[in-house]
Amino acid sequence: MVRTPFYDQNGVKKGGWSQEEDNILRAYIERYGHSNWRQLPKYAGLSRCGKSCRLRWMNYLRPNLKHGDLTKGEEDIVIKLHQELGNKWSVIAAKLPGRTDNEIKNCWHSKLKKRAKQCEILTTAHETELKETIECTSYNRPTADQHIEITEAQNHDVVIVKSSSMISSSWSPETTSSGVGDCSSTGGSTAIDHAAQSCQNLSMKHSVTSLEMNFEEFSINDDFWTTPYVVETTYNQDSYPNYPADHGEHDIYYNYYGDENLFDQGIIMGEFQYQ
DNA sequence: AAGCTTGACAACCGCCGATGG
DNA sequence: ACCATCGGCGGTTGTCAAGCT
Repeated sequence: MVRTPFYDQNGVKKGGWSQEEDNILRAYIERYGHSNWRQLPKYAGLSRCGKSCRLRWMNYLRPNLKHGDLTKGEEDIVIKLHQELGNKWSVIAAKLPGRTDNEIKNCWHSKLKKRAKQCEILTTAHETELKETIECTSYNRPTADQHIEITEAQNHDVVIVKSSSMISSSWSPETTSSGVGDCSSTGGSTAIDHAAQSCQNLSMKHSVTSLEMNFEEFSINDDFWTTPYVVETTYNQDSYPNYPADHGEHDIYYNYYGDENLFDQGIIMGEFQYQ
């Protein structure tokens, strides 16, 4: 899968690296380091250019490199970070210990790009659906097939929103109040009323723990898309843009900012202002 | 079985910013 | 202030393997 080795007009070897060349390069760097890549091949006795040596070392020979496919968790992180950072492969690679920018870039172009696009399509579809749902609930009581459910997660200070497509059963107070704790529900109130009550309960608690999003803390076994996105109370939109993540068959999570003013101003509409 | 297409990935190339003379 | 050098980065290419027709 590597390019056939050849020598250019300057006598510099190009193409795939042999095992022997790898050994020479590795041994030299382990002994003398790589303070000057341009001079390195000359002193190491390699017919390569400095850039080629650097690339080989950084992408293949460097210690603690992981080889093989990215895990599902790593792929999810790449997609998320790419969404935020764009083609900053080196920055993304820095968040994934043992992975190189080249490897991540290759993975992106070969498969993640497609997956991200699919996710984007699904997310857009759900956003549209949710907007329609909210518009409906703003004026009327929810119909059997158009409603939202908002609950407070037991162990996370987040507002969990279920779109109508995810709730197959028809609207009922029982459905609405599940998991909301002491938030009472009445048959005569609307979804917005229920949501407001839930949010009031949340705002009274002020118990948002500092759970700053840190990708390095993500277990590779975690499914990024199914992990609730929780931000700390000192929310910084630039650093951590809120996003309505689509989870396929899973719930959609929206953030609780920890700012009661947001609730006072009507959390529901505020929460659904897509950015 | 042969030819074609697609996916995967190592490696190359050119550009850019940092640094030092 | 200018220029040369270097390292680093992102885009692209070349090649092979696997899958498909």
